[in-house]
Amino acid sequence: MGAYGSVWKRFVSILLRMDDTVRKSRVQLDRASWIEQAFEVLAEDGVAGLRVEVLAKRLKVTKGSFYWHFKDRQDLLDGVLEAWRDSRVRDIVKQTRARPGEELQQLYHVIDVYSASRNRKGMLIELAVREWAKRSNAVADVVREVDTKRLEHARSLFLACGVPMEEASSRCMLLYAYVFGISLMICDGFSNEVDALKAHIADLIAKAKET
Amino acid sequence: MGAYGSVWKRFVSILLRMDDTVRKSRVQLDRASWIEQAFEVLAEDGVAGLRVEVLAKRLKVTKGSFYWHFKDRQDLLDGVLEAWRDSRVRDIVKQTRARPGEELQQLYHVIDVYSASRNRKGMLIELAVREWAKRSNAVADVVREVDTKRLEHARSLFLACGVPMEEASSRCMLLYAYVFGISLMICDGFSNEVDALKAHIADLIAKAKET
DNA sequence: ACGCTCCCATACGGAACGGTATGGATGCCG
DNA sequence: CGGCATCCATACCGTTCCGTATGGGAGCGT
Repeated sequence: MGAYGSVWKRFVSILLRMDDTVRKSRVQLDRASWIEQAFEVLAEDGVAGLRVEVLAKRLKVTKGSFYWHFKDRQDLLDGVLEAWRDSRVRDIVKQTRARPGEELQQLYHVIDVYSASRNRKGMLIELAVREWAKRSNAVADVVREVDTKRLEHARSLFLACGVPMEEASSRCMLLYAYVFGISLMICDGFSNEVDALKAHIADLIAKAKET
Repeated sequence: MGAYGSVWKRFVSILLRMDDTVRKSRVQLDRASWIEQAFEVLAEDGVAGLRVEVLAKRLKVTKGSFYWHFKDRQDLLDGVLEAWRDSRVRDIVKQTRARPGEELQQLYHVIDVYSASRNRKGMLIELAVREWAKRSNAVADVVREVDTKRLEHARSLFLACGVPMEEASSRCMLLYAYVFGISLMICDGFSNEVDALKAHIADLIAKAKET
C-alpha cells in the first residue's frame, strides 16, 4: 500500500458510491426518484395527473412502495413543490449572474433560455406549477417567492445597464410576463416568421430604443 | 274584450314566455345550461374538473339528464370548446374595433380589459383553455385560430397608429403574451406599486417612446 | 282517456384512485 | 444463525367517476 493508500480509499469510495447509485436508481427507490418522476408527469398532464398509482406504474413498482416513502399524496405534492422551489432558486442565481459589462447580453440570454421552443419541458413544468397555484394558497406563496426573487435579479441587470429604477422594474415584469405568456400562445397561424418577430420583441424588452 | 284584445294577447304571450323561461332555467335544462355551468367549473378547477357528476350536482339534477343532452363527456368538451371559440370571436371584433383616430386608446383598452385584476373569471377560463390545448390537438387548433384573429386585429390597430408592419406584428404579440403572462405571475412581493408598474408597461407596449 | 315525446331519476356495472393492513424478500449486524 | 430494519407486493375497502339500461312523470295532441 504505502503511497497508494489514499488512491485505494478513493477507489473504494467510488465503488461504494456507484453501488449506492445503482441501488437508488434501479433496485430501490427513494423520495427523490418519486419526485423526479412526478416532474415528468407534471410536465405531461399537469398537477391533476399526479396520481399515486400512475407514478407507481411508471416506476414499475406498486403503491406499497409509495406509501413507504410518503405519508400520503399531499406529502408527495409538498415534496414536489419544495423541489421546484429549490431548483428555481438555484436556477435564478445561475441565469441572472453576469460579469460586469455583460448585463445586457445576460438579459437576452434569460429571454432565450425561457423561450418555449427549447427547454419545452421546463416551461411546461413552470406553467403547471402556476396553474396549480391558482387553486392552492401554499403553492401561490412559493410562486410569489420565486417571482419576487426572479424580478429582483432581473431588475438588477437592468439597473446595471443604466435603466432607471421604475423603468427597470417595469421591464423585468414585462420580460417574465412575456416569456410565460408567449409559451401559452399559438402564433404559427399569424406569421411564418415567428422567430424573427420574437427576436424583435426581445429587443423591445431589453433595449427598447426602436422607433 | 274589444279594445283590450291586443293587451290580452300580449299578457298571454308574456305568461307563455315566462313559463318558457322558467322551464329553461329551472325545471328543464338544455345544452346551453350545461355548457354555461361547465365554464364555471372550468374557471375554478380547470378542464380536469369538468366531470359529469360534478356538473349534475351543481345543477341539482342527476346525470340521467346529462346523457339526454350529450352523447358522452367528450360531447360536452366539444360543446364547451365550440362555445369558447364563438364567444372569443365575438369578443375580438368587439374589443378591437375602434373609430378612426382612437386606435391607440383602443389598444390601451384591450390591455385594460384583459388585465387579471378585473375580469378574473374570464382570464381563468382563458388560461384553462390554453392549458387544455397543451394536451389536445383539437383544442390547440381552436386556440391557434383565436390567437391568429386576435393578433391580426390588434396589428391593424398598431398599423393605424402609424407603426410599420414588422413592428406592429411584434408589438401585438408582445401585448397578448404580456396580458396572459402577467396573470400567471404573483408580483405583490416585488413592489407595492404594481398597478403603477403595469400602467408603465402598457406605455411600453402601446407607445414605447420611453427612454 | 289515450298514446306519444320530452326530460329526468334510479339503479347498476366497471374502472381508476387514495389509503390501510399485512406479509414477504433482502440485507445488515451481532 | 437469528433478530432486526428496510423496502416493496398483495389484498382489500371506500369513494368517485363514466356510461348504460330502464322506468316514470309531465305536457300535449287527438
